[in-house]
Amino acid sequence: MPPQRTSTVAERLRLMSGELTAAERKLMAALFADYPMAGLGSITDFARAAEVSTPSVLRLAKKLGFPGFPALQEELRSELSARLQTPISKHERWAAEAPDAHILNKFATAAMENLSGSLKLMDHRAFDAIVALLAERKRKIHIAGGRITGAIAAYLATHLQMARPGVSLVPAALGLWPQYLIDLGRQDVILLFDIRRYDARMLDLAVSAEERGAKVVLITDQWISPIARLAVHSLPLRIEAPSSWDSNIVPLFVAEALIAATVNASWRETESRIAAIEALSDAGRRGK
Amino acid sequence: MPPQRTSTVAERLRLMSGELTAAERKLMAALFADYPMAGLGSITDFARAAEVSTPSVLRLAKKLGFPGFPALQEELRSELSARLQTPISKHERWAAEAPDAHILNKFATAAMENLSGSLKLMDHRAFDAIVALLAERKRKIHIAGGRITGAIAAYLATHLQMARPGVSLVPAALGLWPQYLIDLGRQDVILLFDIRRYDARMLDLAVSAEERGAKVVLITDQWISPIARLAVHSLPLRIEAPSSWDSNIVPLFVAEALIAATVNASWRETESRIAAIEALSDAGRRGK
DNA sequence: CCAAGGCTGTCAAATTCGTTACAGTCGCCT
DNA sequence: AGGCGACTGTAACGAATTTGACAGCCTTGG
Repeated sequence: MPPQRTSTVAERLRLMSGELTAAERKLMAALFADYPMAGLGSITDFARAAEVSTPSVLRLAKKLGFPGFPALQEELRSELSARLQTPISKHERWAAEAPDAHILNKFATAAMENLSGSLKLMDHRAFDAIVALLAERKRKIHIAGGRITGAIAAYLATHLQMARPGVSLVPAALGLWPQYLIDLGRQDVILLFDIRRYDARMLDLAVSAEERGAKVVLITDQWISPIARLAVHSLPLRIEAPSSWDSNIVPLFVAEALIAATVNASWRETESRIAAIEALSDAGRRGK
Repeated sequence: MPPQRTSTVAERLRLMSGELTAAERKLMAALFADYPMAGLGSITDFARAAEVSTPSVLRLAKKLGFPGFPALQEELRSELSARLQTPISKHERWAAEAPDAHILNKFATAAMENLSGSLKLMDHRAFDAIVALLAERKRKIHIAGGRITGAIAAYLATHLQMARPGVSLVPAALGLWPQYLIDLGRQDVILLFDIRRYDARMLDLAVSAEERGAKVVLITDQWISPIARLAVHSLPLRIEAPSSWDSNIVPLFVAEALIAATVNASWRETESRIAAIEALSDAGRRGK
C-alpha cells in the first residue's frame, strides 16, 4: 500500500527525480520506456533491463515508500487495471436523489456488471453462428426454457415467430414433449435456456433432441449447464443479483440481440413478413 | 511462447470453453472479470481470486498449451504490451474483439442508455409505494401484460408467487377475464404492463378493474399509456432499441427490482415461505 | 592528496513460488 | 449397488525470487 493513495508510481517517480541516484535514474528510464510493463516481470528481469543490480531495484522501491518490490508491483498492476477498466463502472448515481443503497441503484449496478461481464465472457463468433442458424429458413426452430427461464424463452419465441416461419415454443409440460421430439430432424435447431439449479428435465430434453440429430444451442450462466457437452454453441452469461434469485436481464438482452441480428441477417425475406403481421394486427384492432 | 502466435489467451480460452472443467471455468470467469491483470500476479493470488487450488491453475495453463504458469503469464504480458502500444483503447468496447458496429455492442449501448434514462425518469418514491402495496399480505395481486409484455408479466408473477400468497397472472385470453374481475375488490392491486402500441384490451381491463375499486399500478414507456389516468402509481421507462421492436430489458429490470424489494420489505414472513418452496422443489426433483 | 560519506554490486539466507505426486470425492456407467 | 474414471484439493519438494549484509569504488570536500 503506497503512502499517498492519490499518486501513481509514475508521478511519485517524477517528483523524486531530483533526489535519485544514478542507478535509480537508469531504472526510472527503463520503466518509462515501457511503462508499466517493464515493472511487471521479476525484480531480476527489471534490473537486467535497466542494467543495474537487483538490490538497486529494491532500494528504489523502498525510497518510493513501498515495503518491498512485490508491493510496488501490485501498485503498478492496480493502476493498470484501473486504466483498463471500462469507464462505465464509474457510474454517477443512477436513480436521481435516491441513496446509493436503494435497491434500484444496487440492481442497476449489478445489471451493468452482469452485462459487461457477460460480453467479456461470451464469444461473439458463437453468437454470430447462432444467428446464422436462426436465419436459415429451411430449419425449424424450437425454443425451450425452465421454470424461471420459460418466460424468456416465450419472449424469444414470440418475436422470432414474427421474423420467420417454423418457430415453436416447447411447452413446459413433459407430457407434450414426445410430439415435439418426433418431428425433430437433422436440419432443426433447439435453443435451450438453462441456468443455475439446472433442470434435470432440460437435460433430458437436450439429450433426446441431440440423439435425433438436432443442433442444440444453449444459453446458460457462467457456471455452465451440463447441457453444454451436447451443444454446438453455448453462451455463458453472468446472472448474479442482489436478490434471492438470479437476474434474467442478461438472458433477455441476449434474446433481444439474437432477434435483432436474425432479422438483419435475412431482412429481404423478413421485411414483408413483418409488414403483413402489422396489417393483420391493425385489421384485428379495427375490427374489434 | 504459445503454440500458435496468432491467438490470444482469451481467444484460446473461449474456443476451449466447451471442454473446461468446473474449476477451470471459475478461473476463466475470474480472468475475464479483470483481464488480463488477474493473471499477472502470483499463481497463488490467481487461484485464490478464483477460489480454486493452485494446481488447478497449472492444469489450465497446460491445457492451453503452455509448459507452465510463467509461460502463460509472459504471454499475457506481451498481449497487454501490444494492446497498450496501439492506442486502440480509445473507448473500451463491450464485446471483446468484436467491432463497434456489432449488434451486441450496439444493443449494450442502447440497454445502458435505456437503463440510466429510465432511472432518471422514474420516481423512486413511486417505486417504493408500489413495493409497499405488493408487500401487504392482505391484498391480492393481479398481474397482466399484453402480447409482448406478457412474458415479463409472467416472470414477475412466477417470482412474486414464491414470495407471497395471493398472486395471480391474468390470462391473455379475453374470455377468461370476467372470472378474474368478479373477485376484484377494493383491497386488491392490479399491476399492468403496457408499452407502445398500447393494447386496447389492456385499457378495457384497467377500466373494469378501476371501476371495481382495485388499485391500478402501471408500468409503461416514456410516452405513457392512456391507462396512466386510472393508475395510482405509474412508472415510465425508456425502451428504445436498435431493432424492429422495442426492448423489454428495462421492464424486466423493474420487475426484478420490485421482486427483490418486496422480498426485503417482508423478509420475516417470506423467508420461511421460500425455504418451504425450495424443499418442495428438491423433493420433486429427488422423487423423479 | 587524503579521507569520509554514500552509492553500487556480490553473495548468501530466508521466504515465497511453481511444480509434482498422491489421495479423497464426485458423478457416471455397468 | 458397486466399481470406474475424472476432477479437485492437500502436502511436500525443488527452484527461483526477494531481501539483508558486506565490501569495494567513486565522488566530494577539506
